[in-house]
Amino acid sequence: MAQSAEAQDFTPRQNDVLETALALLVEGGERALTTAAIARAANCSKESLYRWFGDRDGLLAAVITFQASKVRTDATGISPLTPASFRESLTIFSVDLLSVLSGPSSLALNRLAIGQASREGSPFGRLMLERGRKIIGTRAATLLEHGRQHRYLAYEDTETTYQTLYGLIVRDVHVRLLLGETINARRTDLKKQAEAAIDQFYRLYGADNQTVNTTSKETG
Amino acid sequence: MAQSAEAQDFTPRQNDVLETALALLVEGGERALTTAAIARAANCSKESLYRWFGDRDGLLAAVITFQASKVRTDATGISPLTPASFRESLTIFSVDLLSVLSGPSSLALNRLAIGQASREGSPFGRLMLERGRKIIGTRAATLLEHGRQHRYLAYEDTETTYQTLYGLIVRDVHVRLLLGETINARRTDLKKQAEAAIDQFYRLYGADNQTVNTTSKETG
DNA sequence: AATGTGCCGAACCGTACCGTACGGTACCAT
DNA sequence: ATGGTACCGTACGGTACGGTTCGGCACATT
Repeated sequence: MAQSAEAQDFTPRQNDVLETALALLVEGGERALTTAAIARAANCSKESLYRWFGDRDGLLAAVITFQASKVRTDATGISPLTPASFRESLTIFSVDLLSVLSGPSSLALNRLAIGQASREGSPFGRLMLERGRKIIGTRAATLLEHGRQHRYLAYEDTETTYQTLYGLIVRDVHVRLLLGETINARRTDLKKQAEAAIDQFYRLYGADNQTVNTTSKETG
Repeated sequence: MAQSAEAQDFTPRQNDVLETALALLVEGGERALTTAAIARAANCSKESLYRWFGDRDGLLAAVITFQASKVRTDATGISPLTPASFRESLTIFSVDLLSVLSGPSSLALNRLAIGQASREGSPFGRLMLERGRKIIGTRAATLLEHGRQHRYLAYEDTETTYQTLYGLIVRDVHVRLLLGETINARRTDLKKQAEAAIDQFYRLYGADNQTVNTTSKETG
């Protein structure tokens, strides 16, 4: 690992290269992501690759941050006028979450990071958690806290509540996809699944429940 | 991939070799799992490795089935006399599930399978799903159906209910562990987390709930 | 015109690893 | 004793890949 990718702003030419590399990774997995293959596919020289990214690991890290910067938190605008619209926001969030996690880019990058996670000081896993999970987690947190402020939800700890929401939505689908299972996820099914999850979530954390949500905080 | 590992009964000597290989994989990841390293660590020759397992992939598959055969479903005996004992069984199952998933062997093998999952016809992911998830899923299914028979639980589809239970227990912990995050999972915390998950599960599927659990079946 | 810079294409080097082959050894059966 | 079998240790061929170097081209600066 040569250079920290803090700068994260690349030249257009470098962005093209990263895009090509990502496509290569999505198509053929890590085995296909050789420096020679990237240079060939991107019509650039290996020398330039090493000049720009210093290292193969640096290139991989750049690909990760590049993809993360593309995802961002689209549709952050919450229109929390009514309880129904807030619930709709939660549903939209669920669908977005499932869509992102089941997307080919996300799967390819997660597979890459997980496959490398056993390497002693491998930064890819931390990068994925930092740039991937944190972003969408933050979006969810603001959404949840918003719901609590407006008395739509009743809970104590935001992080714990978000983890429950995540579990209800994702279940073991992510790992199964990572392991290569192909799931026929038509858009309608995705929506149905999301609504079912939100329904269960409301039964646990909806403000109109008689029981208070005093689940003990976790130390994980 | 040479030979299907259907036989799954290896000679003691071969079991020793597989044990050594697994230890090697756990310690150093896939990079460390070279045929030469296995032969060196297990005091056998590479020729024997190829005679026994046919191929490097065959060896890896053998390691997977070997580890899966070690896990099995310990403590399958359910003593479902009272509602309390049934709930205790669910808690035990939760703790077992979290323990297995966070164990170093499970993490190493899942990382291996996920890292290879992009290879076109890679059988490791399917193997993991077949030998890993199915086994513990079956145990959970019998447990759940047992609870429904005794009117402790009320639900429609066993698979869907199990997936919800799984989500409540595991959340995103598995993926975070796979990505390399170190979580301080003391035994007491594990128990607390499990009990919290079961508590939530009962609020969704407990038979004493007023609402009926008619969540639409999923097509995933 | 001369010089410098950035890049491409290609060749090259060192290394790591899979798979195989070969010599040597211990054990067993005939 | 003789032959067969299974195994170990090692060495080798072939290949793939990371990283470096070199020649050449286009373009900008002076």
